[in-house]
Amino acid sequence: MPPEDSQNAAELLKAFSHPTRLAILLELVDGPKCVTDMEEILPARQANISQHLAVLRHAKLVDYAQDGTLRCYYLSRPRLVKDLLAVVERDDPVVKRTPAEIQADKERLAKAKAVTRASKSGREKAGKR
Amino acid sequence: MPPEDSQNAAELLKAFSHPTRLAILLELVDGPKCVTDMEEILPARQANISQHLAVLRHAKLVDYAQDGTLRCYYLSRPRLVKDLLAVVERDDPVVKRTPAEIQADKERLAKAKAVTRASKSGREKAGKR
DNA sequence: TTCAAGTATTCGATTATTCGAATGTATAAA
DNA sequence: TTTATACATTCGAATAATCGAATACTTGAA
Repeated sequence: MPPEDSQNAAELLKAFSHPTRLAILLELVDGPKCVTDMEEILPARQANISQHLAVLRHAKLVDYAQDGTLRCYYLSRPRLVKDLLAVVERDDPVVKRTPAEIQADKERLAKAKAVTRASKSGREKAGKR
Repeated sequence: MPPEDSQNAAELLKAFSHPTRLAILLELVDGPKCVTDMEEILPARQANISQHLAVLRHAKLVDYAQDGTLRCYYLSRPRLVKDLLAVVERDDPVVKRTPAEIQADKERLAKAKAVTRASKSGREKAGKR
C-alpha cells in the first residue's frame, strides 16, 4: 500500500467503525431501505440515524434515490461493504508464535530484502525509467 | 450478523481506523518487527507507537515475543488483517441507482421475505425446538 | 550492583466524535 | 396556501481519542 493511502484507508474504516453505522450497512446489504424503515429496526432516533447516514454518504458507502418524500438508501459500493463485513464476521483463529519462529521469519525477510535490493539496482544500472 | 455483534465488529474496526495503526499493520504483514524497527519507518514517536500497539494488542490483532530487551511484534490474526487490508485497498466502483431500480429491488425483497415467513411458520408448526 | 537500551504507562492538554433537542427544508396532499 | 410527513442540519454538552512529555519498568551487560 502506498504510504499516503493509509490516511484514506483509515478514513474509510472509520466510517465502518461505529455500531449504528455498521448496523445500517448490514440492513442495506439485503436491500434498499428508507430512513423510516431503519428507524423501526435500529435503536436510535431519527436525527441520529440521519447523522450517521451523512457520515456514510461522505465516505461514499451509501447513496439514496428520492421517491416522493422518502429517501431510499442503498449501498454505493456493495462489493466493498459485503466483503469487508464478511471478513470481520469470520473468526480467524489467534496464533501465538515463539521467539524462535519470529527469529526465523526475520531472517527469511532479511534475505528476501537483499534479493529485492540486488535485482532493483541491477535494473537501475540496465536503464532506469 | 447477530445484532449484538455489531458492537464487537465496530470495536475491531475501530482498531484499524487510524493511519498510524494501519501503517503498523501493513508493516507487520510482511514480517515481524520490533518497536525500534517501526520507529525508523513510521513518522511517530516511540511512546505513540507503543500506545497504538497497546490498542492493537487489546483488539487481539497483534502480539509479541520477547527477545532480550526487544519486543518483536507479529500479527495475531494474519488472515483477518491481510484480507481486510486487501478489501480496503481494492477500489470498488461506485454505483448509482435509479428510483425504478430501487423500487424493483424493494419488491423483490418483500417477496423474498414473505416466502421466508411462510417457510418459518411452516417449520414451527411441524415441531419447534 | 549500577547502568543503558528498549519499551510501556501515566498524565494532562487538545481535538474529535457522538447524541439529543431544536429547527430547517422539501414534497405531496388537502 | 396551509398542513403533515419524512428527513436533514445545527448547536451545545458530554464523552472519547490522540499526542507529547515525563516517568516507570525490564533486561542484559559492565
